Amino acid sequence: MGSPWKALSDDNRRRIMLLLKKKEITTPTEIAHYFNFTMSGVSINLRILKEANLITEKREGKNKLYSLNRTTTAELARFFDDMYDYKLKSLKEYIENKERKRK
Amino acid sequence: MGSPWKALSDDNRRRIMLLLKKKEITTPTEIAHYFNFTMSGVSINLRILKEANLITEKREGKNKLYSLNRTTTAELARFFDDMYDYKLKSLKEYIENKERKRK
DNA sequence: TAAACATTTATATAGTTCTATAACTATCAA
DNA sequence: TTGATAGTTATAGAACTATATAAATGTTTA
Repeated sequence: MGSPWKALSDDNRRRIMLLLKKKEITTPTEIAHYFNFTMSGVSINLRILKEANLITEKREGKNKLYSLNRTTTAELARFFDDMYDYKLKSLKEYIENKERKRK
Repeated sequence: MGSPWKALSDDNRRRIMLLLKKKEITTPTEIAHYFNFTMSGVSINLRILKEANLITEKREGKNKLYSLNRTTTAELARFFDDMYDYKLKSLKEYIENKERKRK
């Protein structure tokens, strides 16, 4: 398994991640058009994201369909848990505060 | 400002971050001893973390003191907010669930 | 099976990152 | 101001990353 940190350290791959979140599911061709990337570039970046368990892939006929792996990777989650969420209460408060503002 | 993604994509820098979290505040010498890193290596990595706003630095006599910047960086937080926390309710539930288990 | 389409892999190259060693700078204490 | 201590910067080489072009693979449809 590749490092999710390395995978997310690239701007274009994070943009792909955000697009994937927005579209729920999409193909390499669509991604390439959207960002004006080459097909091979998209393919390589999707492979890196996949190897880091950040996205999942399935084939549907001629196309491949990619979508986010919503479980995140254990490694990534653990670090953030250790670093920032370790004061879970304060994060909870932050969220609640945000929800309050939203209303 | 350097990219916090690039900064955190290195294993040793994440280890330094976790040490900083544990010790609250520490010096380059202490970090170098702890991990058996060279001073120059530590110095460079601290600079990268500092430029990414992940840590803060202050001088105290001969020593420099480093500690975590608890506010995270806007860029990093925004991505996670967009990607994973965008269903804030479910994260809140996750936290609450975790708190419940802890008891 | 051949053509067309969707995607991946191979290769090459430019650029970046990491790390070690050595040289340098800053602060303190005598 | 000199020596000792703490830390940073410079330099260079090896390793890694990103990206483009071209060739190859897998799938469908005629």
